[in-house]
Amino acid sequence: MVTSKKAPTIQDVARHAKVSAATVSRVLSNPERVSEATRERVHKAVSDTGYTINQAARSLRMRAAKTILIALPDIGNPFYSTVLDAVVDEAAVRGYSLLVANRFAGDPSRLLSDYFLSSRADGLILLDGGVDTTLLQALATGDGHVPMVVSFDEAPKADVAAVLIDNLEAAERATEHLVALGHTKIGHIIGPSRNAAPNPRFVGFKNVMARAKLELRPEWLFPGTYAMDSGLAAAEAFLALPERPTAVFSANDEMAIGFVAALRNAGLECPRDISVIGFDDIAIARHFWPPLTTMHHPREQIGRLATESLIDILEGAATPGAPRRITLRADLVVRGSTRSLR
Amino acid sequence: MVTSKKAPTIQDVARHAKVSAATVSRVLSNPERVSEATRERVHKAVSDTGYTINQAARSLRMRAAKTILIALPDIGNPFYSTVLDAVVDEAAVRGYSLLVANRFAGDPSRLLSDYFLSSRADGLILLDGGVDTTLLQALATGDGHVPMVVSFDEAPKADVAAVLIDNLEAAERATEHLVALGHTKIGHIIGPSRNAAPNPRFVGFKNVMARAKLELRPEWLFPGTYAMDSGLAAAEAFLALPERPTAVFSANDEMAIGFVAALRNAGLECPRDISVIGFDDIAIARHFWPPLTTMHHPREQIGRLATESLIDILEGAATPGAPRRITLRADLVVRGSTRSLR
DNA sequence: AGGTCGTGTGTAATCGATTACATGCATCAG
DNA sequence: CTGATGCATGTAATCGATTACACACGACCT
Repeated sequence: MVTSKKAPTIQDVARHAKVSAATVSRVLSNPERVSEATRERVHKAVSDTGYTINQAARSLRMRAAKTILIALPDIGNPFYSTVLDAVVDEAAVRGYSLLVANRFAGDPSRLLSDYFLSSRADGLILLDGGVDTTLLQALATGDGHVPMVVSFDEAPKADVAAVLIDNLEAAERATEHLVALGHTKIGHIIGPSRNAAPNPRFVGFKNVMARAKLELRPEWLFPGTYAMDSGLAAAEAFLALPERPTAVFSANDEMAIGFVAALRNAGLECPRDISVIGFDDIAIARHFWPPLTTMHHPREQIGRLATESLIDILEGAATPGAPRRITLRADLVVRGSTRSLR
Repeated sequence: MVTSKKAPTIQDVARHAKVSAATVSRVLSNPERVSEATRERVHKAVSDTGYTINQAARSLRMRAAKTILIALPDIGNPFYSTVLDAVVDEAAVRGYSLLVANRFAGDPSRLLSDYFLSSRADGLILLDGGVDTTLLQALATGDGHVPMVVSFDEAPKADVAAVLIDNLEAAERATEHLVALGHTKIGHIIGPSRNAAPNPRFVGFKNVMARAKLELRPEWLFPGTYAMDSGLAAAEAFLALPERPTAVFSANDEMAIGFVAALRNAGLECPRDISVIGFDDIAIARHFWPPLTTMHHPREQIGRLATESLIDILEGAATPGAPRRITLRADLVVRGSTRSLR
């Protein structure tokens, strides 16, 4: 075992200031209940001893760890790590520590026992859309009653606080951008669907195609997983086509990038031969060649608002009743991968 | 406040199994000290009640939180988030939770008081090379005695356990690759230097240039910060050159990518007009156009080994005496951004 | 003078798990 | 039959912070 000099306790401070531990505690949490003179003596004792509160003891007594847990499907994915960045920041500002759980793959009950029943964390930010809706519901309102805020693509039906973008509507605007450029032959790389619901970005795409009375050919629809590889696969299918679309809306940037890169290998230039719009505006999108036109996903803001909402819930500052749902706007960012046909 | 049904305690289990709390505790941590029959009854009681240990209470009593802290300069950076990914994984396997601190910018004393004196975390994985060496030394061996493992580019002089690659040696091999391809006019995009020491990748570059008796022109050395933007800046300086190198070694991939992208905008093609080798092998490197030749930084392995080492130290399994230092090899990955001059 | 009230502080119980020590009981040697 | 030995289990102290309650003391009123 590693030895370390024992950290000073509240008792040490009390002795130093010649008061009781209770008074020290009060100075630290209810200063107004202590006389000016004592307060000063205690503060001096605190800095003299270098006292830092023992969180384990505090958690035990208060039944609150001042810690939140973020559960994500894949930290290594820049998309999630940007959200995480904002969450860490905001949590620190509010005095909370942040625990991270990764790839717990649809086993929310392990989260419950590992983190909440064992009172390691007070609340949960859930970024994994792969969690079954009924499990989610149970986690949020069942026995454990885990306070939580979710954020992922498929709007959950569950009765839970959420911070989201309107994927369907944003996908409509992405598609409209292509239509506005004069494209009539438009394909789509479809994102995966969760919980048996159709991918909302796909739905948005179909809506606009229908409204614009454009033909929606089945062979122009490429199934994908959001991974870059499905972009490559889509490119292969695309190249084999007898008649090709002039534009493609990819359900995310990774697939768009894979798609464009694979086409370039085959001699097709973007945007000369094909316009491509992505979705999410990941960091590389701007530095890719050509710079990718895409829908900006406000990840940073999502992380920040999710954290704020969760802590508001934890501290009772949230309005009771229906859980709050915040919907953010994803803005179109026109760069170099789409061009007008006119 | 949020109300939630109280989690069962060890007392509840004890009552259920008709034994004392001490026995339940023993079944859970020293099963061999309890008779077969009682052990079974307790196990049944545990699953009947759905008991989960209260970590706050355990931490208080044991003076150990079963939690490690990882401090990084920038979670959003894919480089770090890949390490983080491995760390989360490995920590979970060993039964540890993971706290994350981001951008604490050279204020290690705040880490000490916020996480260690307050006994929120038992050990530290430090990925931020920006920490002053003497502060680091103090943190590792001073009053608080924070058990830790570091990993960052500049080999710390501090007497601390570390998991690293040999940056200098790897930079030599990167440069040798360009030399072997027949390049004689070679430039370098220099990484930032920390703690007044020259960047080791720069040193490696200079070593090989000297050994190969190649001219090292000052105007072919471009200062950078590791951010993509410095690649753009380097490209501008490059384009203004009266005589240009035929190959460039960039101290990391981000700058290499920015460099290549900016050159392409100016009509220069890589590798036709210039060969570029990066360093780190970040995820995009393989999907960039052209696919980037680079040195593979074994981030995943670093995260895994750093976590293992730390937990070994925490659990007393580490060999006492000098802190262990593990040096990994960074392999050359030849892709499409470098070509032979012959 | 006696009582009421308010302010400031201390005492002690509490949160839940661990563990040194005590105890009870069975076994076995002499 | 007695006492030593060892195993299984219980009792109670402990970790450090919080807080209900008690108490002491002074101010003020009638």
